[in-house]
Amino acid sequence: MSEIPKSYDPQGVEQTWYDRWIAHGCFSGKVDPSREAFAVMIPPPNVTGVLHMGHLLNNTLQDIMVRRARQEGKSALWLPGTDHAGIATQSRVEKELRQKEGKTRHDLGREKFIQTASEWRDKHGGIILQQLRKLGASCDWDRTVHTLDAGYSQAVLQAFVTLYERGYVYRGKRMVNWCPVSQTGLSDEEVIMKPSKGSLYRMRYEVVEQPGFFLEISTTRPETIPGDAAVAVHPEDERYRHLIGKHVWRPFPRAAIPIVGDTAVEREFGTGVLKVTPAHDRTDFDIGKRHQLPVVDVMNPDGTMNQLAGPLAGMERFKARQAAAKLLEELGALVKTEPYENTVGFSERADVPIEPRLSEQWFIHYPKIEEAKRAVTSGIIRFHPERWTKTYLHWLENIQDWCVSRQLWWGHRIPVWYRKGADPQDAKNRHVSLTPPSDPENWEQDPDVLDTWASSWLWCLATIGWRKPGETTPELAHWYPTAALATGPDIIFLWVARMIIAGLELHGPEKKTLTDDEIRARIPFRRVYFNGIIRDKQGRKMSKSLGNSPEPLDLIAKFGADGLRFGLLLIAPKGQDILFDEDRVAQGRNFCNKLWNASRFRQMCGPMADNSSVAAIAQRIEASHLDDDDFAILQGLAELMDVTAKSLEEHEFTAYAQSLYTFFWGDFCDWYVEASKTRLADPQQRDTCLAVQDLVLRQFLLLFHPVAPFITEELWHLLGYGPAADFIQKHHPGSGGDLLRVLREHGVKLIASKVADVNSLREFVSVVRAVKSQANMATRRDSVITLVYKDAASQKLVTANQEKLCRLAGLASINPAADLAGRPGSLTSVGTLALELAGQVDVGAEKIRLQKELEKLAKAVASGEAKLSNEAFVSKAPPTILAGAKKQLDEAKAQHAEIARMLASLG
RNA sequence: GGGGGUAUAGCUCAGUUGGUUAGAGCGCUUGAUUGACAUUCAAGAGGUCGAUGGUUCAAGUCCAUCUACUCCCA
Repeated sequence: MSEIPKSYDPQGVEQTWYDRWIAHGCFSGKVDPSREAFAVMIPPPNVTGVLHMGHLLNNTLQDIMVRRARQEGKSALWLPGTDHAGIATQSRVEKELRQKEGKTRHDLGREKFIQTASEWRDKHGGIILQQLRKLGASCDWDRTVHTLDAGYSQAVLQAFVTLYERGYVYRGKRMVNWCPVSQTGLSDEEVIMKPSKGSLYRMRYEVVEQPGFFLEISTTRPETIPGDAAVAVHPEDERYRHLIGKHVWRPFPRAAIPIVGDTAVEREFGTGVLKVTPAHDRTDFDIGKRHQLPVVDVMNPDGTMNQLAGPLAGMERFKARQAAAKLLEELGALVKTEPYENTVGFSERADVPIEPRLSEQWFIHYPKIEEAKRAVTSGIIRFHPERWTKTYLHWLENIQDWCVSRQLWWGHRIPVWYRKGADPQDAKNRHVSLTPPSDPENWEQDPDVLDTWASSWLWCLATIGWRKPGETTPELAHWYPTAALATGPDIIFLWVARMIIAGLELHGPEKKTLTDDEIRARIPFRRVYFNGIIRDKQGRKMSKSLGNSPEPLDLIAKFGADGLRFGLLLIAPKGQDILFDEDRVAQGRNFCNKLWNASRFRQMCGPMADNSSVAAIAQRIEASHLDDDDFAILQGLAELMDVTAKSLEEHEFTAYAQSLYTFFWGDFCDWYVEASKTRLADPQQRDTCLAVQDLVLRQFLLLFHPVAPFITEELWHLLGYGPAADFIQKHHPGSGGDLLRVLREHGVKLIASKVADVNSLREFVSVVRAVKSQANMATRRDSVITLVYKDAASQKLVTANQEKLCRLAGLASINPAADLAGRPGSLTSVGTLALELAGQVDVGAEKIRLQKELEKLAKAVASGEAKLSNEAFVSKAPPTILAGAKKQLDEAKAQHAEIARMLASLG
């Protein structure tokens, strides 16, 4: 084992170990039925994407779970991959095509375009997977999957065909969310509702049957007037009901359209009269169906107005809106225009308002809704934090059929062929299969592709070999259902819920309903951890346009991967959004440095001895040389082992990070190591003390390893815990009980009460330091205090630890006395103390301080007495609480008396 | 309109089934540097736990109402 360098160089350490881990296949998942399976599937990032802040936290969490599982000896797999991101990728490739060659995809043709896109993906895609390596992600890279891989694609198409055969897939002419930029339909989940400023136009239409009588109508979209098929009023609206059945003149193109009565009309909105445009609004479409109104589509797929729009033909939709308003004005039909804000749906990808548009699309009617609910409500799948189950259930209760066809070329082409020249609505004229019809010349394949989510909803299945229901592979049999999924709550509907549904329906033979046991076998994962969204310091979402997102790789370079990972974990409140601040993440780097230096200190303190196992270290402990601090730190270590195990099991990652931090920095470095400096000078005690340090460091490295893999692996070897050919990931930290048992076997029996004793000593040192600081003597190493012991036990405790107490508090000596001889003193749990050299003490200020303390104690005494004289409390409170209250009162009383005495003696 | 979430120190947050005198990190003030670490150490100031009411021997914690901010869905 070599000497530990003065400063920790994360970059060198990280690269070295990552390469070595890969070279030794440390991350390879192996199917081994003799061990418990533990699989995590990465939420596949968009193949065009790069690492952003959200990925850091999300992947750190997955890495923690997987690395811990490896330590626990499980057959662990973390499978990486990417999705093909239909719209995003196609848009990017088209943009490049336009810029470089001035061509559109139609110029290239479908086949050539897909080839170009594939080449682009192979060249520019998947950068993010390279970047994840810098974070230390322990993925099994040999198993990387992309949603357009041949095998995966086969699974996607098979899922579609199976669902079609089972009656869950249908084709229909429906209102869909149309994106005029991408020129494709979108699912409801891909539409973002945003408030937008516009105008509300109030128009007047003359009633055909009553010339000179006008109806006033409000609309935000006058450009759709040419598509109006009627106006509607509420059938019970006294103002208008008599007009139902009559007609109004539509201003342009001028035509008489009927006035219909429909309960969908909101009487309170505007004038209470609604223009009905069945082709361009969902509600209007429904009204139109109820009243058999014609559907007049006045728009082209690209958002320009078509010939049916009359005077607006050829205009872009927003220009047409202005033009329509102007036209109304010229016709004298415009009453007024007022500013108006309403919510408008925007395309998630293209960020333009979507158009409700009637078109032929494929839909999936979700199967297994009840089972999907039951999987979560019955706890077969557990959500962390649990409250997301409400959001999940709410969505399932209001679920709508899923529009899965996309008018794109980049993706899985829908495996449906239509007989040429025949009615496609008739199932007889369709061929739905993974293979084309035998007489292809008579058929035409559907030009559309599937929604990307209709491929990634099979992620947990198809990544490990699922190709059709009922068939399995060794991987699928071993790792499915996967152990856990870590993702953001923003894709709970898009992805999480759909994966659950896919698993329930497709993993196994067709079944109408499922039992709990069947659900248990079919779900894609047992736990879902929803991590918070990382925002900037001001709570804004990180975005390119705001430029408020730091570059993750720069952060890794700055803080080290371990420091960044731990820092993020420390500041991530469970399930809440995270306000990112570099200064706060620095805590993680500082902690790694602390660990590094504590290890370095250990190495400088004395020669390394046999550190090869807990037993080997315990062997080095001479029980008779153990002191109070040894007992306390080992007790604390045992507790830490249990607490962290529980936190990880419960997915309480922040609690896990916090307990590591507090124990190591506060209990071990600030107290134990400082206190041990005295003992290390004593050759008699040194070996035992170093053995305890070695034990704490060893166990701590194991516990810390999942979150900080690099530095722990490095120190593991530098401190000689394992041979060079070995890796820390093979070692289980074990439970606190395991540790205590090994210690007992080597003659070390811990005494629980020592923890309280050491806490008393720590408080004592704190008080002395405070007193000295107040007397401006903080730096003096030769102060002398007088101490009036509280009792014999306190005297014994202080005497036993005298040397180190003096060192830690900067004292030359502690003089026991029967009283303080009129000097102002301070209370501690071991007695009352006063600094000698009272001449330097400001008696006036001390009296004020003591007076304050006296008041506080008087309050405590009063409230304690009130509590204990309360009959109800005494009779109802549990004995431990009662005893505690009594003890507390006694202490308060004693302290009160002590301070009163001091004050009296001060005069 | 429907459903969540949050409100605790100047800031960001802990506080698991109610139970002693509510904690941490950062920031701030003061002091410390020849031997692990200034990415450090020590001390200090700073909180009527959003408001009101209720349950209870006991409420930051449970219940109700309200207020403010925020997210999702329509």
